[in-house]
Amino acid sequence: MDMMTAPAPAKRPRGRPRKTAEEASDGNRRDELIRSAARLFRRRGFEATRTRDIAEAVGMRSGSPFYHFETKQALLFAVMEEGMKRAVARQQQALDAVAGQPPLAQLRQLIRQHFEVLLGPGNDFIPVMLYESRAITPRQRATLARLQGDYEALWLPVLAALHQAGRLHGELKLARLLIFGALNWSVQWYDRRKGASLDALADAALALFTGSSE
Amino acid sequence: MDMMTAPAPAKRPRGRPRKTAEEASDGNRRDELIRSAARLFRRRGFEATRTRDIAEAVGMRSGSPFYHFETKQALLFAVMEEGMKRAVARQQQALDAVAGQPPLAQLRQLIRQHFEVLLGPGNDFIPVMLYESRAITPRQRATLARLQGDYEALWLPVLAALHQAGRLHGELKLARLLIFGALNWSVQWYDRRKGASLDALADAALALFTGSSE
DNA sequence: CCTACCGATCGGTAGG
DNA sequence: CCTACCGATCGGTAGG
Repeated sequence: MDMMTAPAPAKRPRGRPRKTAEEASDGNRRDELIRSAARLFRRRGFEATRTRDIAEAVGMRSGSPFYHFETKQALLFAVMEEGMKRAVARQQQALDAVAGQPPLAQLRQLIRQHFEVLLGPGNDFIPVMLYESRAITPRQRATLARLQGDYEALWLPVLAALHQAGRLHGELKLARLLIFGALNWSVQWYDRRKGASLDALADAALALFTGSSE
Repeated sequence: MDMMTAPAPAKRPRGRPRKTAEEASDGNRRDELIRSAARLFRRRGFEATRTRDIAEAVGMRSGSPFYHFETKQALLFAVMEEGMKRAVARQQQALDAVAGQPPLAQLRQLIRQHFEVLLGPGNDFIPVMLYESRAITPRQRATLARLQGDYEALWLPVLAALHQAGRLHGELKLARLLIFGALNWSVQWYDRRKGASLDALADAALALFTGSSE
């Protein structure tokens, strides 16, 4: 497929083209915007972040991000959707790697990978999704809810197995919500520079929830 | 004390008096502002809330909140400080009521009261503190940290006792952080209208953390 | 993707 | 606490 001779986009609304996620021919600039936006949204919050700052962070002029995204909010949503898709894929892979192992080991893997997505270097996408969902539309929220459902589905069999085996106590649905809370809140207090390792975190969480010390 | 003949405030900086927390002679308007601000800050976030909306919610004109608070940020901080002071006082009382009872019962009480402060009707102060602390100054944050230390101090002996008794697993400091996370995150998902009762929540949390089913 | 720009909003203020 | 107001900012746009 020769991309140089590809026909121009069918319609150029008001003479200003705008890339969609699909036609990511030179999507590197778009990706740079998403990455920079994620970092700033996480650090300062969505409302307090100026699109000018995002532009400057990637060496663009103030109006140029709107060549790639219709609105600031669309950029926020792109961060969230992109982050969630990656998180599901990564978690799926991590879980595949421990298939066949006992539920306790699988839960440990899920927790470890979850901390990675939340606290690992450069992983700003999911924290933004967790803490800025107020700023997106109900329609966008619904799209994310579907991805979040996929993510949760990876945990459910493992949690159910542990619950049935008596290693996880309390009503299962509430236990799940409380567990995610315990993990997600780490975004608020974890300090990569001086805190415990993500492995130590995972150990502590597993111990707390299941009484296990392995 | 005759408040009608009280002397005028010593200095009126630039002819515009402003009440401090101390001289709350007619602090009811001030309190109304704090309450309304708390509700709006919680619902929309600090940055997305207009001071005009807060004013309107208490029947004031757009500029009038600045008679009571120097800045929008000062109003935010007042919400947080007020909320934290109340939370400490309430939790202290709740704990006194179960003094002498076993640690498990005390933890259940602490958790139950914590959910009340987070999710009870009209309790918007602490959620705002938890989710908007990015917007205050380091100095203000330090003041809050002291109050949060007081709050935490109520939990520490109880958690330590359970940990030593083998009812709480994992490194104690991390366990504490994870527990607070599990509880605090409920602000994100709990729905007063259709969710479980706060008692059911407390039961589930206690069971999850300690394996207890009472 | 840049230049040049604008309308609207919003925190905050002077003076009473 | 109101009236009347303002400076600055900021998301977004037309046209190339």
